[in-house]
Amino acid sequence: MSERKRKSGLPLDAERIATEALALVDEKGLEGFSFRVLAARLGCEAMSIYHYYPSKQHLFDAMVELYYRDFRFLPEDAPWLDRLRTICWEFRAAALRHPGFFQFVNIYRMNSRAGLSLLDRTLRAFEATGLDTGARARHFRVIGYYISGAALDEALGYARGPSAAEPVPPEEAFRDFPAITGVGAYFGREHHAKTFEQGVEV
Amino acid sequence: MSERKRKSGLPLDAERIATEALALVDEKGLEGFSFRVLAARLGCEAMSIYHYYPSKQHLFDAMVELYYRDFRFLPEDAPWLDRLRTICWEFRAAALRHPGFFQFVNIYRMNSRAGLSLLDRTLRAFEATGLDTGARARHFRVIGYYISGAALDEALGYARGPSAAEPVPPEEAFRDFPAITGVGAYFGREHHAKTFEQGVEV
DNA sequence: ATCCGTTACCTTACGATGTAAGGTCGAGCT
DNA sequence: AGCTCGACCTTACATCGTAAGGTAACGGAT
Repeated sequence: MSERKRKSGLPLDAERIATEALALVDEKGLEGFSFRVLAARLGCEAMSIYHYYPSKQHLFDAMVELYYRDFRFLPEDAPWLDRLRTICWEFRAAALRHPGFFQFVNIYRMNSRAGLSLLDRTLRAFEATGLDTGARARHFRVIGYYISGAALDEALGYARGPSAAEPVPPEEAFRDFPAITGVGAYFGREHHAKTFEQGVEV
Repeated sequence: MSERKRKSGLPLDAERIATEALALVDEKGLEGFSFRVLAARLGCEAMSIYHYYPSKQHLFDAMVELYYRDFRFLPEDAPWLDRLRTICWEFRAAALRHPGFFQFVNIYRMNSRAGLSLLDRTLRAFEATGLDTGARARHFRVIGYYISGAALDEALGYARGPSAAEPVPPEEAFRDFPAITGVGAYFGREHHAKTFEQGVEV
């Protein structure tokens, strides 16, 4: 209640700001994000955001929390293999939901509450394997690396990362690097590759 | 020949600029990089760089080329497994040589000459496995994802990526996420994990 | 009914960034 | 001697995150 002297639109609140920020990154990419264009989209001034988040870092923290919030997991009593598989697919799904932001999340160190909670849940699934601690840690990292690399590639397939300013022209590539053009038809196949990797960690 | 009106130091040239730029990123990270501080290090003004590179993108392209340039490979007649192993280790070594820049390279689409050449070489090693094209493509991606994820983690273990503005305090983490603290002693072990993954792709 | 502190938002301003536009100085040819 | 041109510099601008501080409207106390 109360329309102070807002310029337009809905009143602000922390959740709406973070949601809209995430949407902005999804649409325009990380480069396209700024407090001023976010403010424009919110119908306020850039500095108003500082009332809810003391810095860009804090806002990004909230976005990370949002990002992880809609992960869906199997109950703790499900078989560990299914739990792990679900986590992998959720990881991938989230990356594809927010391809631009994944670029950030993937670099972001997981010491936020939501991140730690995901790690903890994953490690608990590993505990159910009966492996010893060292082996669990190694397997955990191996599949973590794999899904992070895979998701990064897939996410950037949509929201393209930086490319060479002057890419090699296709006919030159064809001539000089014949082995590459041979495997040109390898899209969507990484689904297989993924399930497949799952078999590995037994 | 010729000391025009340079402010100080050696004369400029494209290679020196790119080398120094890479060194700067290694020392200060991607965030710490800018044309002005690079110029200071080179003993010139920021705009002088534009005489050699028309934009930051172009400079970064040259840095990528430098980055890939000192990969060392086994001869083409070595056993394919050894060749692949070498490529993986070189990939990792380069990431650790330039942890800050790897953050960029890993996102960068490989359509530069040096990048394509690495891809081509890797795929040729895969051709020697005798697998069919589809399987080669899948295995190629699987190990690509793995080494990219692993290298990213290891590189960022040194040059820390962005972290939460307000990290969860350790004692709270210990209380809420017990499974995490259990695997706390899992450093340097990824060497094992890597060689190990190598066994997988057979 | 009036004052008053607090909340929610805005204005202005600063130093940093990438880079467009154009200036200047010296080496080398004619 | 004069001209051209390469190599480097100066100035300027829009955009970025954000520090500092203003202002208007509300709820509660008097």
